[in-house]
Amino acid sequence: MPNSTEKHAPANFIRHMIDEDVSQNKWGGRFATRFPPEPNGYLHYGHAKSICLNFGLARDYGGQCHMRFDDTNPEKEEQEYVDAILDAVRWLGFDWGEHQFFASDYFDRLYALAEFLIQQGMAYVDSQTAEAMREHRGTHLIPGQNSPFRERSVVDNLDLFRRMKAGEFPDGAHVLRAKIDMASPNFNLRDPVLYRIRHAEHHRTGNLWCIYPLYDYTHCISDALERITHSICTLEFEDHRPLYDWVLDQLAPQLGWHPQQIEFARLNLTYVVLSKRKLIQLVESQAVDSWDDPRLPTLVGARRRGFTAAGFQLFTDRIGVSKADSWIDMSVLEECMREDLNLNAERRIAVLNPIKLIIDNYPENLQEDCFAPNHPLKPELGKRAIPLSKELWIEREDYMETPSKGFFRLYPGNRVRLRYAYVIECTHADYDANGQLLTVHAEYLPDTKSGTPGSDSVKVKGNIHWLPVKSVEACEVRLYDRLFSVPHPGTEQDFMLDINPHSKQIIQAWIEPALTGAQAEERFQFERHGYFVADRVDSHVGKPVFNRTVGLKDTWGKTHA
RNA sequence: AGGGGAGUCGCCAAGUGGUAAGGCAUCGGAUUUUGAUUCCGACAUUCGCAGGUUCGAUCCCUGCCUCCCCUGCCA
Repeated sequence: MPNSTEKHAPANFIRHMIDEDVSQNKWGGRFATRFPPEPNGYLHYGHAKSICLNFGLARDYGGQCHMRFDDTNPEKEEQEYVDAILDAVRWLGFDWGEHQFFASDYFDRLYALAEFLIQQGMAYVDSQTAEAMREHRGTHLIPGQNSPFRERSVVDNLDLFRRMKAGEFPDGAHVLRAKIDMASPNFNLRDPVLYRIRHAEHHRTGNLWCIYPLYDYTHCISDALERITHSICTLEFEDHRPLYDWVLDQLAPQLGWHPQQIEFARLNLTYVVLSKRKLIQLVESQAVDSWDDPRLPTLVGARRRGFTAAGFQLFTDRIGVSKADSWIDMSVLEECMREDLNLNAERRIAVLNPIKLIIDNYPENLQEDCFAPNHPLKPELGKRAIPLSKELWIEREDYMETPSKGFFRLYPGNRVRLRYAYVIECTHADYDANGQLLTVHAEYLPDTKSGTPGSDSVKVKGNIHWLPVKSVEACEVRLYDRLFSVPHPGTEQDFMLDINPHSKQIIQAWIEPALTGAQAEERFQFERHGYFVADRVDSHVGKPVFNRTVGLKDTWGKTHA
């Protein structure tokens, strides 16, 4: 739940419009938005922007955001998607209370209003084929032509429309059209179709209906019925607004409510694709494992990836809302997740690419507890003991036989601190016959144990993590990276060819025992690596599987990769 | 071509007739037992271009350029 310390979202043109409305008491103190997905697919990062916007405004203006499904196309929509969408919105932290609606709940009223339009001479039944309608629609240069059925009598129209509803005609035989202006420069006003015949089973109304209303007719009326004040949608609906207003103007006596449609620029993110068509292609071609693949920019994918609701909220506030087409770099989203995770994820140790380190001057059977804080920013979260002994696992990357310029970790003759333990000095390394690194050797400095007086009398630049060979657990870790290797997939070649071949790497890692009890979806920072989450599908207490959410910022690695 | 939109720092984004907020990124520097975090400092004589109005224009006017959306019985 939001609290007063939360940073208020920055000013934007929508908030200015609302402020103006409020100052003029345009809506009589009411404030209502809605999030209106079609239940025909999974929500993605772009929807998160819309969700945070609509629910965020409702929260800040003391109103309500309705959860509404735009389910007017029976052939594409399924209950499975309804459930997944609800789940995703809830996961993002929003609560719509009792305000859950379906456009299909309004089919009766929509139908009655359509009859009213017919009676007013504002709608007619057209019996042209789809092809004929297309031909008569005209082009940018040529105005459309009236349908030969445009002047049917009200009586005939009503009769036909009722018989359409009664199921007397096959799909496509007739449609109901608004009578507006076939010569309008705005195609949406060239007598748009309001209803079509579809003998298809609807996920909620079953076979009750065989005629279904279209978006332009349904959406504005749904908004009015729910007394929405601000109907916020994306830019491509901007030239639908005259139609939105036309329908509500015709129906003003019946509805008595006319929401304001406001359009904003949809999210464009680098290194991913957000179009439904492309996401489907990625899943169906098995380029990714499933709709909740952590690499996919779906919200279910984000959740498995370990992204957080707070991170999305931060992201939404950070990128703002405007009408300018813009591209947000993926690093902005990643940084928002780091920001949240840095504050909230406990620290643990994992060695992802192990090499053995032997401390030659450390007693064979000695074992000393070293204490690692669970969160450096929150000492109240306590510490845990990690037993130090002679043989340890360290990261392969922390050793270099011949160090490159600036490298200050392990190499013969150099000293580093074993995090939370002693300073050691590297002596040499063993290699096998093929020149493969086998073991790194070092000697420890007995007076330098962390936490003991004078322990930092020996200054070192490097600080590496480690795990005792004697007490580690093996664990599957999935290293996820960006799905595409170029910022704008599909510009140079087919977007499928831009897929990053290294976007998923499965490794066996050593983890500290404290990690084996991780609960599904529990998040940690693996020190010096990044943020990881126990996979909510494959992870089990006692046998966790971790997904890398995002790496730590790495200013050295970035320039020395 | 007709209609609808948009162009302010590398990326977002406020602002508005009175002389360019903020965030992110970047670059310095400090702290640091995560090459992380944190902290401090630097960072648009300029608001797509060209004219005009004005004492004064990113904001008003005119013309131009560039980009996005629109001819589903999808949403």
